[in-house]
Amino acid sequence: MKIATWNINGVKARIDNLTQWLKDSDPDIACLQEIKTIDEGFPSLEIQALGYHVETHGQKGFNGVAILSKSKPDEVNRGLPGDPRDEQARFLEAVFSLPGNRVARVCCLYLPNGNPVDSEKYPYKLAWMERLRKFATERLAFEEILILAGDYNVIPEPHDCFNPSVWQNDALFLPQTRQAFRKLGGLGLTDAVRATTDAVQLYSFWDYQAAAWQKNNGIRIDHLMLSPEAADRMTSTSIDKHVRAWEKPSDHVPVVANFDFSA
DNA sequence: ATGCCCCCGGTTCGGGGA
Repeated sequence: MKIATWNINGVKARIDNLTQWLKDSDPDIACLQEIKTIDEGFPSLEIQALGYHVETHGQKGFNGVAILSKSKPDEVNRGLPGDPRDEQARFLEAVFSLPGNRVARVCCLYLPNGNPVDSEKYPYKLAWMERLRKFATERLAFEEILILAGDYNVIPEPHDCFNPSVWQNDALFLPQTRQAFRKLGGLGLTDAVRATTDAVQLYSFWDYQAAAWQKNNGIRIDHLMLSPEAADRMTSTSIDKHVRAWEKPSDHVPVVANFDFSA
């Protein structure tokens, strides 16, 4: 089973790229972030025509997440628990049946950017990460196949960016940000890509500005975090870097993990 | 030190992104 995460940066502007990638890459489950539309505006027909079920948690203009899947989930939950006043659409959970009375629980998340650091946005990011830690703790207790996939807006380590010095005071790389990410690892979650390769200059985002793509000035901020039950069955990962060179690309590319969930 | 570039809503600019 192939599970991917991709910050699409506007699904309506990116529908041709998305359908082409779905045809090429053929994921079983795709977690999308920054769909930037209300649920009613999501181009579901084009996606359903390719054989995918569509679940969305959108809002007007920005944020918004979606899960595309070849099988219909048994259960879907919208929003990250822990703050009823939080109206930003950044989290979607779907539970899929597997043979042998087992499930795969997949969460699609768009973690807040947090810049500028001296604004209310950084405390919101850290509070969101703490809510995610609590959520993960509760879900890990189920001892299920659990995959937390999305745009984490976290550069975990210096080698996850082209030039660490420029990120030193950025919300994506501050010590507190990285510490909060490490806490997820401490719970027993595995970073799928980093568990399968030591490669350097492995990125999932290149800024549109200053010819970042051409210079390979990227960062690795899109992650699939796996419970032990999922990590034990992971067979490989890949990053679909080539889509960044397509016309009208997202600034992020799909990050993919493959699993053998046979009994 | 700042902007580079892109999407959205809805109009020719501001909010937001990273």
